[in-house]
Amino acid sequence: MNPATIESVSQQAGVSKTTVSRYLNGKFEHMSAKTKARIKETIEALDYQPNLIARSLKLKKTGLIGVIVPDIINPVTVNLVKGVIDHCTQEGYQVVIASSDEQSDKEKEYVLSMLNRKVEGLIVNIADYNNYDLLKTLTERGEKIVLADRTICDSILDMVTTDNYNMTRTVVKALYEKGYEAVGFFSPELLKSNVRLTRYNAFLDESAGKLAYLLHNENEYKKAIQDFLSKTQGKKAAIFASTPMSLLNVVSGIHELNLKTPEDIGICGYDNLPWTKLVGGGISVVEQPLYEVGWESAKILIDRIKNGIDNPVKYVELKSKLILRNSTGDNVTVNQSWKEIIKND
Amino acid sequence: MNPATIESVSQQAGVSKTTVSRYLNGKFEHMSAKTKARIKETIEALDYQPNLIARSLKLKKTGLIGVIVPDIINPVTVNLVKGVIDHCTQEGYQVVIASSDEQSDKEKEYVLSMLNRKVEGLIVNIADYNNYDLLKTLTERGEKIVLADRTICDSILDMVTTDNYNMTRTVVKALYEKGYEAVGFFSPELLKSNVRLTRYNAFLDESAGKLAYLLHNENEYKKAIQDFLSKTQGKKAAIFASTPMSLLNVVSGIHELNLKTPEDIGICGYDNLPWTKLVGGGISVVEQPLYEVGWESAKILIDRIKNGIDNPVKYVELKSKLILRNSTGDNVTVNQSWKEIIKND
DNA sequence: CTGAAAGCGCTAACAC
DNA sequence: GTGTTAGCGCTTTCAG
Repeated sequence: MNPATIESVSQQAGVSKTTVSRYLNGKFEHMSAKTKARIKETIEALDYQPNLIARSLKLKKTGLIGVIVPDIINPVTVNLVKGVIDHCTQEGYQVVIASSDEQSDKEKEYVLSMLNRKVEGLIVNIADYNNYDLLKTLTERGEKIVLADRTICDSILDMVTTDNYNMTRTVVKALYEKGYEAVGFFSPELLKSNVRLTRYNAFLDESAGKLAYLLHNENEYKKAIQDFLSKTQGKKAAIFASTPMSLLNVVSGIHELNLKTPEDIGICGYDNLPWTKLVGGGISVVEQPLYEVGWESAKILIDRIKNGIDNPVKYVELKSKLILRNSTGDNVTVNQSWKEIIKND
Repeated sequence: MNPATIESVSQQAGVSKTTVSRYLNGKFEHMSAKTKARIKETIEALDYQPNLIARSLKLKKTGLIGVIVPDIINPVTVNLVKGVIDHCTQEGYQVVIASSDEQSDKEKEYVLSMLNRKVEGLIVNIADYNNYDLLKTLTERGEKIVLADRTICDSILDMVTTDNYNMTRTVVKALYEKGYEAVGFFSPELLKSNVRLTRYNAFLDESAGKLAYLLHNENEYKKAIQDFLSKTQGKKAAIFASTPMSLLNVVSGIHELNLKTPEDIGICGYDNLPWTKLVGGGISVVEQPLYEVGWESAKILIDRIKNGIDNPVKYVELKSKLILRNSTGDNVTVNQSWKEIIKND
């Protein structure tokens, strides 16, 4: 048996499709109590469920929002996605998701196919800059797009990210103030992302006139650490890892070189992944409010969907937390190694 | 300017909608090269993109698959979701996602609204048993639903999970064989999930006649561990943690009680989260192929969508790996603490 | 080789 | 209060 339609309901109830449609949309103002009751009964009897596709076609509104991220497994990304899903759901939107695997051609494909599917807006954590022109053009054409976390230098697209520049300066400053005489900035390929670049610039600005090194050989992290240590021989040194992967590499490297933290070297980095609390008595980290970035992106997007295109373009930076732990000497005894000092910038 | 439609393309190209539609669907058999070229040009000139909503309405096919999980942040779940997304994308489906937050009323709501949106199938990691009747009824009515990871005793729904029973027996057996004289099974609320129950039954079956305890006070994990140790005084003891949260609690508890592993107590548990490799010289764990569970669920679902409803119901168990590390004494020296022994069951 | 026309299930003027 | 009708953008029979 085919599912009930508004047509079958109207026939069964002995009214017109219009009336049923009015009932469905809660327009009871001019409806007799009797008709209302009849329709209610019939709907229940037939177990009628309105077809949202037909509705979408007519209304030119799908209630769908698209999310595209490079890597949903990434603990950073998944929090962002959760924030998006939660806000969208709360506002009555459903979420279509795709994973670009850091490939901009896939990203492009998904942007386009989601738009064909008539998502009402798009939240994208961009893989790189390759689709900048596309996203810009689409926005100019009236599509609603918000960039979450990873940004582009631009004043056309709405963007939500965190205080990467200020927080990195805060951290680097804190390291020097703690008595570290040399700081190494450990990062993968700087040019691939605005976030990395921003953090690097903050590092440069804050370490001006101090002993500072860029370590960017992500693949040979052990060697990079050794190089850094031989250059800073005798000085108290710390490494700032600009991404979670870098941080993991640094921590692994330290471990494999049989070095101890904070005695032999200080460590701090992005982000506050669960393991950073557990390893080596605790690694000091920056915690980004990624869930909130997702939530806020969705909020801005939905606002734009509802209140149109002419609102000013938004650029939002959410504040991160600096969590100081053992790896920067912020715990005195082993027993306290699970304690942490949280600084809100 | 409104987006181009098949109508505007047909007019501009001087052909009928039918012909354009044929072009779009690759039905070139009886089409003159000239017409084909004209249409191609016009489509490009107008930057025409077919409206998938209209297409879906006509075809009664949306190319959409729904996924509902209790908690997408959970590293276990997110791998499953990624597997689903990857397979669906590969097969040309798009994925709608929702998070039930372990609440069956939300779960029900999303199941229903996704079906109204005409997803062609549903993959659900169920929150609990409350929606069993609903899912069963829907399946009987012809909806395509696959249960991923968490199962229900049933022979109507397709299900994909891992070898929980066999693997738990393997682990418990291994613990006794390693010389542990008492094994504690640490789990949250057993009745909430079939997975937990299955693992518990395996534990009971394997530990028959041995010293075995159930520790289920998840909230007071320190106390639970102390109780266990006082009961097993003098015996070599190990704890098997049946979920990642339990495992974290056990590891935290051990740490807070200033106990050392494997000297004071052995530890093993689900799942292979990144931190288990890093803490305490490595925690022995079971690694479930969750990505593959998601992938396989999607495969079974899409197969059922394409090849109909009459295929036999599938129940698939994928094999887990046992990864032995320091916490069960499987590393001899500190320097090897990053090494691991992998056993495929 | 191509087109006219009907219809997917719904909504919303516009009647009455 | 309620119904008639047109139409959202597409596919597809059937006719030519």
